[in-house]
Amino acid sequence: MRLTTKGRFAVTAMIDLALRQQSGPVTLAAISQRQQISLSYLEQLFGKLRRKELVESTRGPGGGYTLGREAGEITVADIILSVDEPIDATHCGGKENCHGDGGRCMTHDLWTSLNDHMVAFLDGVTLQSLVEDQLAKGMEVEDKPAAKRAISSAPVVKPIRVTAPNSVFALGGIASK
Amino acid sequence: MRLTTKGRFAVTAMIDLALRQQSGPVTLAAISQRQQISLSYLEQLFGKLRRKELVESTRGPGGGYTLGREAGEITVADIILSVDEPIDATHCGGKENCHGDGGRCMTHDLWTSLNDHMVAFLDGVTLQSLVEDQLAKGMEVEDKPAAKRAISSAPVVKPIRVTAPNSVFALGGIASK
DNA sequence: GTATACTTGATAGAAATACTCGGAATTAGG
DNA sequence: CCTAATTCCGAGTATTTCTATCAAGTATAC
Repeated sequence: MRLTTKGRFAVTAMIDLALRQQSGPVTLAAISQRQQISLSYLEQLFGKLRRKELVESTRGPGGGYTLGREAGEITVADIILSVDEPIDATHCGGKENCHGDGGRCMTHDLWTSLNDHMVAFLDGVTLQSLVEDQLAKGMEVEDKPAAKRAISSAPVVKPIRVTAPNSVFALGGIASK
Repeated sequence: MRLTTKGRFAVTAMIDLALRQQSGPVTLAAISQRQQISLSYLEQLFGKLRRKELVESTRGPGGGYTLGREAGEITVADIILSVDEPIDATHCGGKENCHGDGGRCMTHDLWTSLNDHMVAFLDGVTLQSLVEDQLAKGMEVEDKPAAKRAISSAPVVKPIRVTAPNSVFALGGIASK
């Protein structure tokens, strides 16, 4: 198992989603704004998450993403393994002449052990528990009004530095009109 | 703490060094051959290891590297942290308004916890223990002839060029698919 | 049906990292 | 002094991560 920022972004986004999906599908644009992750990158990550059935998508207006199963049934390990494809920490392809001559691939056991250790740890952490942590910490999720477009009507209090806003479409909807 | 191939190469090389330093300094060229890690890359890694005083160097013919302290006093965490620059796993600079508004940087605690967990694990593994594992496994370290140049006598056959040398990603791709 | 809000995919570019190269500086042996 | 073995350094190239943009596809509402 690799441990990079990619997996971290995915987990962050999934927590955001879990926190807010009660009031219906959550759009990537919203997650992007809240978590400061580029929309493009989220799209890429959620493509993988969807293929692994960790999330479901609904298209069209009012659409967005929802969790593919109960938050208590999704672990951090699930998420990281979904987006961080390449595996095999052993560097020897997994088999051949691994302890053959003169110590090639000596670290096999070490990495296998470390890997197991990490997976075990991350597999014990579910989205549910993370969400509860967040709520316990006093974070409040503002109720998203079920009305169609709360976003465009919301006054943009601060023209948050937008060197790189969202996709053309989202932008057009929000800003131009 | 990040977990990449870089750290793994460094650990592998350090084990090799620990196994053979009794008969004097070990050259990077030798490690390169045995562990299939490019010499250039080893040079770079050992530069960092030296700056962190995990190894000592002797220049000139007959030179090479030796451990900077007892193998029992060097942990895997030491090595990885030396080559894989620190890097703040929290993505929020480490402090400010981390739980300020609307859930920014929610995963802080998760990553901190994971980090601690991994460091604790890797800090419990010393080079010494890894070396013993290797020897217990029946690996034999051929006595390096104290004579000056056993290496240069090796034929000039260029090692086969793989498309993505030393990349675990290439290997991972093969293995995982 | 037309417009709108949203996902999906694909591709190309910028930034960060992983890895390599070419040459110094340093030391030992003749 | 000269040559060769070796570390050391500063760039360069390649890969991977992350963004930006464009072009559809799909569902909802009017």
